[in-house]
Amino acid sequence: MEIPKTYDPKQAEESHYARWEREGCFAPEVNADADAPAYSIAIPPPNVTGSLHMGHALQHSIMDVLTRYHRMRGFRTLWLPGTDHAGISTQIVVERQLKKEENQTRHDVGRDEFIRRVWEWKEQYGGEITRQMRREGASVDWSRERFTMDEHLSRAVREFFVRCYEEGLIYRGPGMINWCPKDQTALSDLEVDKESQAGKLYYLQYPLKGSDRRVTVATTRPETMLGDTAVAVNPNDERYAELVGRTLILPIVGREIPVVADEFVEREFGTGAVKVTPAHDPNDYALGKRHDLAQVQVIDQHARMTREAGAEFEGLDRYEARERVVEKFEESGLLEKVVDYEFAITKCGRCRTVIEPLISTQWFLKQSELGRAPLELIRERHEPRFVPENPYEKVYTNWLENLYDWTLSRQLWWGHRIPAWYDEKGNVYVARNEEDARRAAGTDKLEQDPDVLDTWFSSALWPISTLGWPDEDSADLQTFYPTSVLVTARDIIFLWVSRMMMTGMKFRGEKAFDDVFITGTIFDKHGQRMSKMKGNGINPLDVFDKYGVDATRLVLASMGSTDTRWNDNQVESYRNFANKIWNAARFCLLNSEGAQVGKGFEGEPATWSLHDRWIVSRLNKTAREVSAAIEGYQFHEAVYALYHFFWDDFCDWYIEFSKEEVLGAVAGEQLSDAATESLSAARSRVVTILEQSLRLLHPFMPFITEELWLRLPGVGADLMHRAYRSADVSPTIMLAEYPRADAALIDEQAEAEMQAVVELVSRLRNIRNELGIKPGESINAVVIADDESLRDKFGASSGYIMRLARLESLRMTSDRNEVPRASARAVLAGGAEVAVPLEGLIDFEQERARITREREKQEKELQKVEAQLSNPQFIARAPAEKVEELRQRAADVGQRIKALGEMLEALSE
RNA sequence: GCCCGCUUAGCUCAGUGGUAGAGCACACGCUUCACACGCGUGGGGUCGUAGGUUCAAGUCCUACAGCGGGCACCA
Repeated sequence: MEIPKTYDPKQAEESHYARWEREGCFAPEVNADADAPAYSIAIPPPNVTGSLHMGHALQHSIMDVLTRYHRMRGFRTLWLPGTDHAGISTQIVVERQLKKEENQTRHDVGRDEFIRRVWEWKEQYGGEITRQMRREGASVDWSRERFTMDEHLSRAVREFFVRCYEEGLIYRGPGMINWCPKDQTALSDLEVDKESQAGKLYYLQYPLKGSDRRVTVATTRPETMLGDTAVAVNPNDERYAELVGRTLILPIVGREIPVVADEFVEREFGTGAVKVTPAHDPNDYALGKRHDLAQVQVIDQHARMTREAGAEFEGLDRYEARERVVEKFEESGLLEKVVDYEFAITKCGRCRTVIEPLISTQWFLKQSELGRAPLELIRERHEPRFVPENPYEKVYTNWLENLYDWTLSRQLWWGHRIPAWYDEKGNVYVARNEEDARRAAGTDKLEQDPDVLDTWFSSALWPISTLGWPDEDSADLQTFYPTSVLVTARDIIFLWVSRMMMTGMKFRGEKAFDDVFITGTIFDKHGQRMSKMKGNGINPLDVFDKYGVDATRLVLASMGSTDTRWNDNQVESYRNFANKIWNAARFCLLNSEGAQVGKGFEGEPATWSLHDRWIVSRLNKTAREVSAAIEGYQFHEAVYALYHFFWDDFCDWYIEFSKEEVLGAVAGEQLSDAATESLSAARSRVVTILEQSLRLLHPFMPFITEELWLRLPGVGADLMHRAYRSADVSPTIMLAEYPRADAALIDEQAEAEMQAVVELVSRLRNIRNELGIKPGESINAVVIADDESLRDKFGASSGYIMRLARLESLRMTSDRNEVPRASARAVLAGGAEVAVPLEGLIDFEQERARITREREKQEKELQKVEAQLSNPQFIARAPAEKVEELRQRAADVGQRIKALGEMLEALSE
């Protein structure tokens, strides 16, 4: 068999995914066990315009580990993929293309044609990310792929809207909203970002009517003064007490405006008097409502001044108007001062344009009502369970405690159109379809609301709508809801996570997911957030090309919920790990004649040799650790356990020990039947451990494990989990059973004995290195142990020890005097010593120094331990088991010191 | 202003009250018949600072510092 020396990830990555998908391995239907428990994950649907970034790769790696693990465990497993129509982003992408290719705007082609073009674009270019997910190895069920604008999901959206409208949770009316002057649409509070910005605070004086007195107000936005309809002060502020109820003359405009008292105003800030612009500031809007103030709109949807701002300003951009207003104040001597001031500015989350708060008639959802059930659930039962719990449970809870109305409508064309129709008189009919609306209105002359819904409105339904809701009897809904876990980034806990909980509780009476796993954030190597604008993003596809998908997945999975700076070294080390796996398998396969997976471990474990009992014990412990770690979302622990089991235990020791038995006959030599049988058995054992290891690794490294597994002797359908055995699919590791730990095979004694052997070999290697003995030179070693059973144990493994430490001979004795003076020595656990006679090679002084150093180290340790043991408080209060443990250690260290002292004596003679 | 997180080896990060860890990097030695993407050996840490609780603190508590994040306010 030809097996290259270096693993080529590309080859494996291109070999298996298409078959898995074609044969239906990802679909839950592959599971024939009627009693199988369900495990389901709804993917956070990436934007249809999007392409894969590190954040996706991170989330997908974790979801795929969970999915593949549970599938191998026999769960009826569904990971449901799909994409989001991403209203504004997609609309802009297509508008840009229209402009570039035909020099037209969406208004030139008209709404229907534009929507047709968007669909066309989606068919042609959309979903690039779904191809990239196949590259990642994501085991999603493509047969259930959904898009938020699918007919079925759109029906769910209308159902959601109509029901909430009927219950009074959704209403239409004027309100203060965030308006993006560039995108020309309303936005919810979650779609805007606050940024701090260096600006100026302008102190403006407003004359008191019928007096020389002036009231000074401070503002960062002087242009809005044209729309002022009051000045407010704190009711307890003596400075202004006598002014409350009196009238001011608004400069430039000449309007008479009242001075009102309101608790909202803080005495300490600015001058303690606030100009009130109800039409252009959310706080002023609320204040204006309380005091029944007029709303004067002086800025329009394009952020230009309106006619109401006055002829002098009409048509000016808001920033031009600002300069003009300030000039006018200066001219009239009403500008008191201007100071530098840093303040927060609200920007459109998408295009970064400064938001203009406007009063506008929009559709709103009373979130506080919908949020009640999720709030109770998290408070009383801590559901869903957040991982990590801290800080996310609290963040989520605080959010639900402070819900406000959600601005639903968007002045866009691409999206779910609001299911509301108006008759000629302007009466509104909200209905599931136009026919129902007509029936309700009693006329055909209806016009549908031109606006569409916030993209997150359909996202809020994702877990239920993708499973079939509003068809309550949908089989998928029955089987897979609630979903098992949601894996996502922290920045959409409010925007999305909380809202899915709201709809799930409302329409299904159940949480949308049992657990919520929040991933960490990946930064660049300088600790900066990766972003398109900064251009510091690392493309996961490039990393796949360079190091392979499996290696990248290991890095991502082990990051889990930790914020991490990206570091290629880490991927490189896992690339090396993949190569290690490849070569371990290569060794097994080159020596696999006569071997069979699953054989070789016949009979009672007590009859097996030490290293067999040991590796089986280690394997079972690892299986136990890895399963517990995955189920507890501690992915780094799982990866760590797998890495060290495979590399340290299996490769460094088990394979090395097995070589003697596995390499077999020299060419041409005729083996006896018994020898052939034991050779095959030994080879089977190595291959069996390898096969189990590959299964354990598969959820993390799907490609290399499948590639190697299929090459192992004796793999086939009978190794698949019983739930999949009857399925019409080719044998595949992804449907094999995930190894379960068998407590009966965990053998602490074997592990301790093996550890002693490992220590002996390590001490001998250390001596070789420290004394500069050439690798080719053989040495002799003597183990001195009073304990006979210890001598027997080393004796039983002496062949292995000799080979790994490159010894000419290994002798056991209880008599120290048998060892020549000119020996290098080391202490071992259990009161044993090892000596290497090296006549002529020993520099006595150097050797004494080496041992003295070691003794000093041990003495320091003994001091520490004895200090603790001589503390009566410790003896009295520490658990007896701890005290005993420490006594043991003191004894062991004491013994080592004694032995080291004797060695020094021997060297001094 | 309120809340939260982080601070451990040169770097990136694990660490569950009881002997401080990994990978990479570093030093030395190796074409040992799976693997130089490898093998062997070694050096490197008063766990941010100061207190406290405890027989015992990297781990729990308090304060402080630095870095990062969220929420509110910002006229």
